[in-house]
Amino acid sequence: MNAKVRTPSVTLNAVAKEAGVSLATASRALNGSSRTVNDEYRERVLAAAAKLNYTTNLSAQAVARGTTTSVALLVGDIADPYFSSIAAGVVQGSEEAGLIVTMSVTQRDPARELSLVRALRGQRPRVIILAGSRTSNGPEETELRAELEAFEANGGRAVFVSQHELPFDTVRIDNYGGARALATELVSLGYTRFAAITGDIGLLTASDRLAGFTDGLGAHGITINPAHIVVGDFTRDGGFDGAVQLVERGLDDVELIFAVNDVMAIGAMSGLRANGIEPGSDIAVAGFDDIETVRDVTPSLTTVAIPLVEVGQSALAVALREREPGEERDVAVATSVVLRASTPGIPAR
Amino acid sequence: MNAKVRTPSVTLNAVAKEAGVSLATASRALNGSSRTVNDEYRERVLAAAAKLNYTTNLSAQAVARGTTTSVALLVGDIADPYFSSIAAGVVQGSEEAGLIVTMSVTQRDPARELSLVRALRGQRPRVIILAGSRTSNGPEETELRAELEAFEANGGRAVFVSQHELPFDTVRIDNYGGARALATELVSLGYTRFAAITGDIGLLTASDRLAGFTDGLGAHGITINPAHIVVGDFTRDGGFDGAVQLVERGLDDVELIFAVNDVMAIGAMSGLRANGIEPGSDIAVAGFDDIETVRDVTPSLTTVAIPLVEVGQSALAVALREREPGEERDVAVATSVVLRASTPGIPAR
DNA sequence: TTGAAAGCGATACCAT
DNA sequence: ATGGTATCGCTTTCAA
Repeated sequence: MNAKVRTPSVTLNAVAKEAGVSLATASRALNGSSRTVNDEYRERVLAAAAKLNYTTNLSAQAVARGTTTSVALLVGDIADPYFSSIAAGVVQGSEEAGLIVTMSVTQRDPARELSLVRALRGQRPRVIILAGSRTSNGPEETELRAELEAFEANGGRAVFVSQHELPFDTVRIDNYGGARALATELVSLGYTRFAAITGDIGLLTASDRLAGFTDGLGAHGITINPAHIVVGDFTRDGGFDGAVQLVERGLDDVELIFAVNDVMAIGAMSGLRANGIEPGSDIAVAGFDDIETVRDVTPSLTTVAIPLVEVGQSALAVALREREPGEERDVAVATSVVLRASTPGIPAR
Repeated sequence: MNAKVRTPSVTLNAVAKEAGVSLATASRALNGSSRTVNDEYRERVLAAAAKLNYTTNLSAQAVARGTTTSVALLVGDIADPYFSSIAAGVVQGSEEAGLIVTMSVTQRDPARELSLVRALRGQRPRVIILAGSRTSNGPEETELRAELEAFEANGGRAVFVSQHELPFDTVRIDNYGGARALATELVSLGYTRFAAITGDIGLLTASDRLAGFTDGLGAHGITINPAHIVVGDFTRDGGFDGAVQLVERGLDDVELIFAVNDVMAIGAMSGLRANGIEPGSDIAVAGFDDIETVRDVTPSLTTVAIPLVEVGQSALAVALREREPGEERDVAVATSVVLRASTPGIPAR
């Protein structure tokens, strides 16, 4: 009751004493692997542990064993449904494997990502999963690589989500191919004049998607007027602002706006509405990711679906799987185009 | 390069040796508080640490210091924007305080929550934040309380978000008052006939909100026909199904549907549409939480705003603040009604 | 099988 | 200010 009475935690030693056995036996009964403990003793230990409400000190266990049970996850922004879905997958898989997940937020800043990885190494996690969208060729890239190589040399496992330029395990999301397929589908719906809202082009995710989209159009002889490509934050507001910017520049004869992710696309729809333009009827809109809410906005959003929870699960699974010599350590997750009301199509003339 | 060469991690000992100083000095230079180290030695140690790419083993540090730097966060479902926003606040505050946050998912299951708390105690975190909506009077309640009391007796801090029946620090969200205020506002807009979609009534959050809403109506002499109150999962699909169920039961003269959270309300809007009923014009809809997407659905959703990120920050802040004897350890966060297009109002007759 | 004792990697007290 | 060393809580040889 009195907060000042700070009982020290119950230790294994106390349990052993209570059970009248040695420290070693108590350890074996509680956490040891091989069942080399006499049933009677084992029960006495278990009873003592329960009585004292003992819980193993994981830090001490980690020091003694030389290995932890934690997984470090880095995301760009946990409040973003893209990342939170991936996180859900990682957490789910981890709990099944008896692992604890720690989470950090990079804010999509490569410098921050680097310093987090450095700090995280102190945790000696079994796995570090980097889901924060990374930029390519940043000045931090070399250092990050060195940091992760040191981490792996000490027995850790690093795995990237979506990124594929560094030599580590990766769960590859086919951003390029998905966007390209989307472009193809849209062309077959009759669209010929496009605009795009992209994120910081240093972000691989953004640039890959934009490249896939433009290449897909290019295959049909269609190009996007550079004035119709705007850059914004990788957020809802970035999409909103992007749409406003496009409107200001003049949408002319643009029939469809592609935003490199759903969150931006949804923001863009609101940005259009704010300017008296009705998405779906006045102009079509498409996104990427297939986050849950795209079904519930009006019009429902055409997009490229990524099984995000599965991505998180796969990332963990790859990391936990023994690495066979020469085994392919790239897991590709399939994307698929989902057409919805936001791209009704252009009637054939 | 060869993955089989598993270099053991660099230890403080190695750094001390490299720098030609004692273990103690190296420790003081790297992690000690009082600056009692000669500048020259200090620099030598720092240089050695950098050269060897040393990172403090946090587990070992925790054992030696008898205290960790971690915060354990329990959420109901990380992919739900309500929780992910709170998590964002907790992570942000933690990083500022140099703490690491570990995350677990209760799936809104009290039994799971209890077993997680038990397991989490092994981590010896400084703080356990329970944001997973809890049910009241569950059979696990007593055990949870005992577990948390033991945790606090050992120097830890437990803090609840939203829940207020157990004797621990809490960040209280005024669910009752917010819902009541919403009801009042809606009545003043002219609405008189209501329906509601609620979650499992064992969930305090759901029952408090529903109670506040009905009491708010009651103050104006309005009651909800019990047949117009349906129960569903605390999810988008739960809202969708709830709306469908209401439609099947017959919406009669109902003018407005209140869903106990935004995610459900958004699902409900889609459920109505699926039945040819247009939310906003045919029937009004209101939710609770003010998650980001409610601005972008059509019609934009009337709701009760909760500063979710701030809730997360506050939870951590309360936990970290010294506990004055007799100090009030309840932080209340204000809610506010936000009227939007989904409740256009009933024209006065 | 069981127990004694030597680590694991760091901290902090106690002399010097 | 610096270094030697006991200690933190647990695991794991090594004998018995």
